[in-house]
Amino acid sequence: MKSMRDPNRRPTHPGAVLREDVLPALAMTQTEFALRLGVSRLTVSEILHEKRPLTPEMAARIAKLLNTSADSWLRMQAVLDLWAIQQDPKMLAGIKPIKHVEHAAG
Amino acid sequence: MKSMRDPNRRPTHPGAVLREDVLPALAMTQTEFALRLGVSRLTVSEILHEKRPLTPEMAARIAKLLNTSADSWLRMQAVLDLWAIQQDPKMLAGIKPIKHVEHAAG
DNA sequence: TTACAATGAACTGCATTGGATTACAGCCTA
DNA sequence: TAGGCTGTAATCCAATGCAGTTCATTGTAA
Repeated sequence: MKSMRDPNRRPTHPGAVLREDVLPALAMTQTEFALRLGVSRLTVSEILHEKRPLTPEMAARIAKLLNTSADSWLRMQAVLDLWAIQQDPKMLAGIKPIKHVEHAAG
Repeated sequence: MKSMRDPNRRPTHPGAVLREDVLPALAMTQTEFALRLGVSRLTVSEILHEKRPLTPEMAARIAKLLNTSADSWLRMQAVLDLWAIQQDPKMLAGIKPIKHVEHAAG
């Protein structure tokens, strides 16, 4: 069956896509990638190693450089952010869902 | 025709939805909303007044309280973030798009 | 082998930011 | 009038995203 990934697995970090797919396909070094993006080499390196989130600004930079949708990059990060929050049981404990919400976005 | 909004218009802040739709529908005060979310009254107030972004954590809190999708709240904020970046012409200037990118997450 | 480019890692410094507290003033409404 | 709700401002704090630098390692080409 399709899409049978472990539902509790850590979602893919956008940096992984850059590291494994994009940069190899471009045959471009991290250093040059950083130069073209107008950010420091450190910034690129840490994103590729998934030590930093991909911020909206970085998503916009990457999108412009690669002619891709900033939204698709940002969405990957958002999924990861939400996953991270769900991993902390204490975080949302103490919030009791309200019964029957009339409509309300979602 | 449908969907003819000004394409350059500032996207809706998620706080606006809370302010105009959700809280009125719940007939709930900001103070009580803050209490139920486990955050300070100031945090709620500033989000409602669109002075703060709706963070992933807040999206998760709201989603749990209201039985809605955290993703839908977060997406509103993401759209706004990207729009804000596009408003600054200096930001992405200096990034020259690369020709013909083979595939690469678009 | 040597020389150099690319990389990973650590440290520093800095500006921003999300949030909590506290305080105060202006409303409404019971 | 008193009390609850709200807007706003002032601090304070911890976290964070990024730049700059340095150093050790690795890979590769001369």
